[in-house]
Amino acid sequence: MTQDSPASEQTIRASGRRMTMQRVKILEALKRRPGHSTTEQIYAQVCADDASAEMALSTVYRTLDTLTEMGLAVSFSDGGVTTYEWAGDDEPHHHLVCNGCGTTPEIAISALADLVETIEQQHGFAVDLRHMAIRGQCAGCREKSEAPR
Amino acid sequence: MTQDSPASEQTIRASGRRMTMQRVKILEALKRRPGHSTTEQIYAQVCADDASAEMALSTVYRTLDTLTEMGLAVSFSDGGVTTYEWAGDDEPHHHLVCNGCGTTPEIAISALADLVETIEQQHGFAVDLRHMAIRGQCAGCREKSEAPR
DNA sequence: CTCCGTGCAAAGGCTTTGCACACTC
DNA sequence: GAGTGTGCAAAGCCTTTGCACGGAG
Repeated sequence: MTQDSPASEQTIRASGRRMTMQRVKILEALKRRPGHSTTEQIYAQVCADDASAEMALSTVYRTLDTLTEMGLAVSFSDGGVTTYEWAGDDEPHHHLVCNGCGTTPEIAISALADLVETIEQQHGFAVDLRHMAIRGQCAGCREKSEAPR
Repeated sequence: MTQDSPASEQTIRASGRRMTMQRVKILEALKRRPGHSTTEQIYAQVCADDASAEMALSTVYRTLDTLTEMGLAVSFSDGGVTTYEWAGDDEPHHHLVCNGCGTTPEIAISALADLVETIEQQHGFAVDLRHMAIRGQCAGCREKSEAPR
């Protein structure tokens, strides 16, 4: 694998799209960020990575949308704001999203395998694990909220 | 259980809030609708239930938010639009949300029990099943989309 | 050279909020 | 009677879109 042409770029070119400087930078930023990121966070990350990077926020919106369409990113909708996450390499991984502190610990795909299979058999429904976020409360927040407000 | 004072009303009163005609009607509409409903759909349902019901859309927003806070409803964020679902009675049930046609077939809670337990044991994470929506493709849409665009 | 992608800025849709009045308790 | 909830309407926020220019192929 060539360092200057990661798989993601190949994928983009293969789809008939063009590799622009903006897309390269957004891809880098997306890969760099752990967990979910809002469009604006990615935009900020791009600026942080390269202060001389002139980019419009709308470009980030469009690019993220494109990447999601191509499966290189996955999107989530959390309370009116859409977040994205890199999904180009390795297996899809899933997050537990804590309603309290917002942390997103990962869980192994194996934990979900049974569920997916069951659903597929019983309903003929093909689960898209990439879009799966499981909400709840992490260990830390559980302790704190023994006494809910 | 009194017909005129369902548990949901008791809950509302118990929290120190007032039972207004608007809340009653929104509750009814919410209970009546299957699956997820947008704020506007619930608003429309209220109007349908009682044509003489004067109500502002903002009231529906506020009420739905309140009900969610109290656990009588659960909310989902699907692509910029928030949807709600009644969650006051019976066990929490979960939906498969088809990315294709938008249908939301239910799945039995038992299918998730193992997953929940596993996550709890491995991560100390308390899964909130009420907020769980599993996305993917239903049987019908799978057939149609054998050839993705 | 051709055409896609970008920047800029305005429009758009959903949701929230301030204020005065009505209604619940 | 006291205070919450509502209606109305405007403001707010995130996101999308139109247009002309610039860069990729």
